[in-house]
Amino acid sequence: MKRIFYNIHKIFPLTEETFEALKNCARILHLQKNEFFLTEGEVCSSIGFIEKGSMRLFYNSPDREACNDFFFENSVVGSFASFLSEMPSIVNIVAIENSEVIAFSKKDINDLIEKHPSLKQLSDFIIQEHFIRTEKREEALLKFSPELRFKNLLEEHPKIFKRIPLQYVASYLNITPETLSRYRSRFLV
Amino acid sequence: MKRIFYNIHKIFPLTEETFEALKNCARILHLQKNEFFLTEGEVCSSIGFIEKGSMRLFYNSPDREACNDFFFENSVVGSFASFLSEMPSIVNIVAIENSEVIAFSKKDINDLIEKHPSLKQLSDFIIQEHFIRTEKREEALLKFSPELRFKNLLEEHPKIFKRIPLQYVASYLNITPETLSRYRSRFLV
DNA sequence: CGTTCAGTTGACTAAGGTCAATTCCCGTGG
DNA sequence: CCACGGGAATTGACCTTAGTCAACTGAACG
Repeated sequence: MKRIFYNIHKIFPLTEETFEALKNCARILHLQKNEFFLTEGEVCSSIGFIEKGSMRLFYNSPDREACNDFFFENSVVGSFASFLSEMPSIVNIVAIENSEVIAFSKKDINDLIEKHPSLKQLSDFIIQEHFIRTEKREEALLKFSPELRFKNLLEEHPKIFKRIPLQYVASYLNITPETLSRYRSRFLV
Repeated sequence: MKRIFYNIHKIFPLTEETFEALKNCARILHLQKNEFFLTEGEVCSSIGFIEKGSMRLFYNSPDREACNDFFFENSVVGSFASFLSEMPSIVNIVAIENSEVIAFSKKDINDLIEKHPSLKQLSDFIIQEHFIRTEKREEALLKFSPELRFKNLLEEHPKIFKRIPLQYVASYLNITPETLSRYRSRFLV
């Protein structure tokens, strides 16, 4: 059984029938490293669950790439703004490692929720988690200095430094790779 | 008729009955300047529509106050993260001017949507707009330099500078009041 | 091997922050 | 009506931090 279904089941026990319906709508994507899940300007037509691998979300900008967020196994990826409004996305989402993503189209999601009301709970939960995530992220960017953001990340998610190319970590912290490198040599002894 | 109901009606025409139900749940708050709508640590129990006045949302921090966002007439205010999850809010929302807010409690909102399915559309719309707003805000903070954020704000919302104390504008731009003052003298001639 | 790209290091620069002094504005009370 | 007080905004001098640019190192991969 796919990890993602297992995890959904753990949080929201579903009937066998609902479960089957969900599985039948799942589209499995294998993304190579650097392959895009969502490109700026295109409408985000589906929401994905990362089964395996990692991805990053970033805003394209003439000078620098602003990497907003990382996603790992069991995360939900997509631009909710674009997905819900059906307007072109202003963000890009791209695989960092070779990844496997289970994707559900908007139409399927709507049909599923209509036919299986228990899934509404799940969808609400996902939206809620997304709000919490963005609020925390915004707080970090507004309240803390670059150096403090680095220290916090090191404290809370040290494995990110092992797994993600440092240029993307720098971009996530909204600093240059050079500055990240200096922090590392300064604080990692 | 209250402005907010008028505006809802313009976007999502509602039956007279739905309309009445909505009105009956509305709680009207008169907030004095500097009075809090939501305080950090408390659960955001209702979502408000600003009928009149202006408010700001900020993250409290030992050193500086990070003012994340402004809200004016016809805006929706509240922390969706806290409202949906029923966890303590990490943000504060406070009136800048004397304001009138039409508030709806979580329980009322849920009941209303259940009894009047046409309101689901409205609630989806509000959530969608919120996602769009936060994505744009994040983009601005990540992609643009302080100076560019200032210029963009001046271009797009010049009246904010008339209406909002500059210290809050500075905080919104994530710069110090001194720096904002220098930009102003530099660019406003 | 040699090419390439990520990461590091160093010298320098510039942007914005800090701190302190001053001015401006506005409400209050004599 | 004017004078005063207090907070907001401005201004100036100085400092700190991260950005820039360029050179170098090192690992990965053909």
